[in-house]
Amino acid sequence: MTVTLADVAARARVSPATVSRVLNGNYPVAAATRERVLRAVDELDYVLNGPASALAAATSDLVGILVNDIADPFFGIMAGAAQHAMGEGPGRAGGEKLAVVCNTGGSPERELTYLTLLQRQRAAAVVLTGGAVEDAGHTAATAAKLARLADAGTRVVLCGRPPVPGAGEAITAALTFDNRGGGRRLTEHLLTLGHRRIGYVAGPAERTTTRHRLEGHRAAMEAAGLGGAGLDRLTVHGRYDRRSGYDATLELLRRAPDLTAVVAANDTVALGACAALRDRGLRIPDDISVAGFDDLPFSVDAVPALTTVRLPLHEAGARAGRLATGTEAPPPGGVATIGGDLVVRASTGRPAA
Amino acid sequence: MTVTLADVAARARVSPATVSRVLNGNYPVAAATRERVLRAVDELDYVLNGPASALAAATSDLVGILVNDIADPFFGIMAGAAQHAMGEGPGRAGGEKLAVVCNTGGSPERELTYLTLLQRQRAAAVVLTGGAVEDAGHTAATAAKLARLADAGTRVVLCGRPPVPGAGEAITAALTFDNRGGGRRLTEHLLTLGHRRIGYVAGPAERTTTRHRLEGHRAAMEAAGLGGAGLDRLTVHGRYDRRSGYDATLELLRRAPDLTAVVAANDTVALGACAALRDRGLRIPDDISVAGFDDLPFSVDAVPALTTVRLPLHEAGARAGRLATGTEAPPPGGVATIGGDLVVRASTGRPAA
DNA sequence: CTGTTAGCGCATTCAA
DNA sequence: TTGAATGCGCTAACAG
Repeated sequence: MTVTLADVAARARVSPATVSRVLNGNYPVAAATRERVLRAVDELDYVLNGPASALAAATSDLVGILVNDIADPFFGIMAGAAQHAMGEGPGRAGGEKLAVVCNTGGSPERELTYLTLLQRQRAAAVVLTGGAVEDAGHTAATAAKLARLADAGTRVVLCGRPPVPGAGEAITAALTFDNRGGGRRLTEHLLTLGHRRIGYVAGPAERTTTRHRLEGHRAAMEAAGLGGAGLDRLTVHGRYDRRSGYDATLELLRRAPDLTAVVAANDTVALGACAALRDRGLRIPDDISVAGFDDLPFSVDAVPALTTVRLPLHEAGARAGRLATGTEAPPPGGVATIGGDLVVRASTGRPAA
Repeated sequence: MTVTLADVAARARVSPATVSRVLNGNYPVAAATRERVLRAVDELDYVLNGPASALAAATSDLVGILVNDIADPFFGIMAGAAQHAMGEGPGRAGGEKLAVVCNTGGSPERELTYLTLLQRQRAAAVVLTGGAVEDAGHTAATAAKLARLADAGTRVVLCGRPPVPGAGEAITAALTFDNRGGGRRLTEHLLTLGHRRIGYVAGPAERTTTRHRLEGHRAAMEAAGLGGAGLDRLTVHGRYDRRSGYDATLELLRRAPDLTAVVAANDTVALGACAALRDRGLRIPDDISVAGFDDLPFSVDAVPALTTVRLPLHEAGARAGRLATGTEAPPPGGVATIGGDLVVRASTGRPAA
């Protein structure tokens, strides 16, 4: 039936321990012996029993990458880069990490469930990507869970997420995006063009990413003397998807038909906003300007091409992957802020006179 | 240190075996005892040791979903749906499956590596999504690997991939897309509009998806008396990404400046094709028509909206998830073909006179 | 450099 | 309905 390490040992005429050593490559083994063992492994088509190995070693080669929405390229790009970076580990041969992505669907409960499942598997590392849900209960639960994970030796890396309050010690490294700064610069760009009545299509209210981008926007508005209650009227919350952007934009137009610009929470939402504006007969950017966030691959192909804030998703993901495998040293203080670049394209222009 | 089942047993004043039984819910346990145990679990914040459990039971709750490109929504949608469907299992409580997606990046070697890693973890099921690479060596290796997986009790489900030659017995179920039929209908649509000089931007040459879609296209062309060597000249292969579509389209235009339509291997490629055509000063569809495949969410928002073939990615993924957990019975013969619907939008029209 | 010896934490017989 | 005993397959000291 299933071939075990003992079978390999018997065939290679060595002890099980020796087989284990050549497989893990952690101890010196004579070249000739190693050859013999590897041949036996090959002939028997032996595959290490992961659970047994993990049980004995009290650690596994599983690395979990948590994402809010696997169908969203924003997460796909980071996850793919992280996964790729982990394959590059220095310790060839047995150094394989099973990098694996878990889709929380944005649900805090599922996030916790996955964390437990990963803890159960004694994962080597966990990477949390994207914004967190800001709910006192959930934040505390997450912090506690991460602390336990860290206790058990699991490395915890945050990618595109602010440090979890109360989990300082538990976190190996946090790579956070400067959503606030990006949001501010984007709105400043519009203000500079001469816009004054700017609508904002925000993401889900309880997300850190949403809040930070919105805060950046409002900071810019207030600095231009456009603060006050009006801001609330010109902000509509929704999901981070196309449909939500479409609906929210129509609502914005209903509330303020004289809008000259719409800023969206991200590029996907911006696409929906563009569709809504077109359906209303408005030309972009002649009648109204539109801006997004993230600079996903499709944004340059939108018509007109989208003005947005470029986040180095690929680099961030790769770095998170290296941090998770211990290939790269954590930044000083454990936290690194990654900036976004304003990318001005054709979807924004001067407001109509 | 780390809490074990024995600790829980001690606290609940029962034997370890009893704790195991209430946790797995497979044996009758007195309600009062169960209560006591669950309370102890809670108080101690106990988490089952996955590897130990998997070792003892010779099976784990890990399910692997392999995708070619995690940054591509085509895969993200299927994977997300599959993952979601698995969470719905009937056996609540301990029924949690750790559904996990593995990004092969389209590399046959990585695919095999992941399969081995999953075999090592004694995965409960494996879902392979998207087209396969058609290389005799790799096909044989994959078939052999799948056979071993199946031998070990792992369920193998194919989603959007044709049955693996030589692995018939090993596969629980195969959900394949009718790429050929979709490709044929798409080209027939263009022929009906009056097009005769149709360029084709294909995917990577060695992929089943690529071949099937292309065969459908050519079948339609030949049926219209447009077969022959000319077809090769009007076909350019590339990757399934935007950039590749852009470059291939320019090449097509170079080879045949009088093209009246371009069919792309998928929507992402079509987006690149549109960009190239625009950059060349051609209007869509007035000067030239464009069509894609898949009907990804962004396709309806392209300008002009993309004519394409809609694949029920969400449904297919969900079904694959259910097949993987055994929630749904396999189709008769183990293979089900899923059709695609022609979706005619604004990017295709009659050729210019 | 290699063999021996103990568990790792849990599921599952077999009794009671 | 519950407890005691055994072994899953492997790694990690510890000798040699």
